[in-house]
Amino acid sequence: MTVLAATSSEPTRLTSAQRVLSILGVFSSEHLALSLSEISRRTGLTLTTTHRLVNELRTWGALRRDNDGRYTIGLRILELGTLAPQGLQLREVALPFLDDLRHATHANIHLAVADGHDVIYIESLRARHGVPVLSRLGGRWPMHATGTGLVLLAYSSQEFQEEVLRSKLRQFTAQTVTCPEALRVRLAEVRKSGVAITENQLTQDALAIAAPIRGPRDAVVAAVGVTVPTGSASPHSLVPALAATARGISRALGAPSATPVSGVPVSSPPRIRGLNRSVPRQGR
Amino acid sequence: MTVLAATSSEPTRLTSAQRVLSILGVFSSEHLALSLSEISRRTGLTLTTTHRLVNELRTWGALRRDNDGRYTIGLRILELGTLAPQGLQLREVALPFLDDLRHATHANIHLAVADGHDVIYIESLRARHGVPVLSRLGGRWPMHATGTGLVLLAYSSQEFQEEVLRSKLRQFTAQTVTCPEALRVRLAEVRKSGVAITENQLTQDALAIAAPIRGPRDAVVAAVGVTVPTGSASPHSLVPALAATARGISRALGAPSATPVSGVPVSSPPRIRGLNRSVPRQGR
DNA sequence: ACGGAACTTCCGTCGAACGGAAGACCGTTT
DNA sequence: AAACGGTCTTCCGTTCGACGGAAGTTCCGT
Repeated sequence: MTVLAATSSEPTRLTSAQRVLSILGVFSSEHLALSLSEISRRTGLTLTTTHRLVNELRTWGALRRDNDGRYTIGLRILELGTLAPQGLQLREVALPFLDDLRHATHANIHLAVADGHDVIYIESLRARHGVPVLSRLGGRWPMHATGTGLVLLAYSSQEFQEEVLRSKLRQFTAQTVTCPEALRVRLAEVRKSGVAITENQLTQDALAIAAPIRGPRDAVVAAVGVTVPTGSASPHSLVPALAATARGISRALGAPSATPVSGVPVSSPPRIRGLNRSVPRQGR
Repeated sequence: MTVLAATSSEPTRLTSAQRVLSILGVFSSEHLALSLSEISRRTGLTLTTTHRLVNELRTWGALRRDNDGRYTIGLRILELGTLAPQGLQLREVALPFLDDLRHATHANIHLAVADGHDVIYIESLRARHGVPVLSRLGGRWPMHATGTGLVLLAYSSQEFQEEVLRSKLRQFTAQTVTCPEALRVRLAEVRKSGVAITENQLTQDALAIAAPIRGPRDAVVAAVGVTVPTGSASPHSLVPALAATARGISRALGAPSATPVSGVPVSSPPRIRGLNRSVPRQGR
């Protein structure tokens, strides 16, 4: 009744859709299982509302109740996620190539696409006895600190590049490059050489090499990267294999620049929804 | 206000959370990209409501607007889905074993877990020149019609088995076994032999062999399966390799029955949230 | 036995979600 | 050209369901 004192930070008016999404949003790789009251606290929703929404999510299959009473993400969400067009569909095409690359290099392999200012790994193969790395399938990391991210950024629009460079760039290690000017230079190098070679950007003692993957209209749609321990014997020797893999995947996607001049593709060029850029239909 | 005529099928009162989820629910492997009005029609929501909710979902990253104006599932959902504990975490452990199996058998390999009356494939590796199969990562198929599903069902509780057998069992091919009594016999065979061997159940000309994977408390948490064309040379020769793979993954998960009697595990048994069954805390 | 914490249920109030209607913007047809 | 069917977008008044407080229940630890 009385005026709410300014004790709380913000009034935070939320729509009911946002409430639902905020519940899903509190789950992360550090918080795989949460109790009801933990969800309530972390979302800022009242316990009653949390209780009701969580149950609706559980009924639908978005959440699952663990045996110890805590909630986790349900398989229905995993199922849904595989429908993302730039995601596991692309993965399907690329997987054989990535497997070859892993056997040839004994390195950790990543396939990444852009989402916002980040990359998301849509595949992550770790070498049998390779160094453990942070990158998991589904992992999200800032573009400026990853090899694959630098590649994707280098081939983005000028405006987008500046938007990213203007944002706050997190420093992960002492060597992480966060200076916009230095990054512009690096991006130019990537465009010139066609590969990104970065060291100790996201984690110490890791060297990453990445190359662009092109789609049907030669647009860069993904990036493939290998990660090896810093100081590995001749990391530059990995570049040819990586470039061949990127080219192979691009060709399988129907990229003109990777297709033999004969013109006729060997197999039917797979149509992947969302990778085939076309002109928007309606204006505004 | 005048009484609504009985023109429409049901009144279908939905909560706002259900409305949000119903929008996500209309996406499927057959409908990867939908226009606003398609979503509206398929959910039964008014265009206005659909418009508002779809935009909230897009802002959050659950949906993505395609270049042709249609909507697809966004990478944020893929990211979320990887947090499902029985999902890609288990996959991480199993992947090296599955890769070995693929190279040894040149067959299509699946890793499946139970969800409702279905199995969901949390990994699907196709042999380099193997027969194309329906199973995609994230794919969902009824238990009674898949090899991995039969295994998971065979090791489920008696009540759950009966619940599934009582439900409507879809017939996929002329040979699909849908008779409850015949299925009970098959389930008993699976429990006795430890493997399921099925033929032409989901698709014609496919033979599937599957075996259970056990977790920390020896509970069956997943199943691994291989699929080969019907009439392949000696499918039974695949059983030992499959059993070894299942046992290897079980051991890596810390299953007592797959761990050497010495007792001390070689490496730290990975704790995967949701696989470690424990007694529920609160009642009701 | 007591106190605290987490979870669940009930219920009256209120405001946000809802849908109708109208406008903007296509592409196609006559 | 004009009319039409389709899709998408914006606006706004009304209503009903989402919301949160409060009380009840169960389970811990002390």
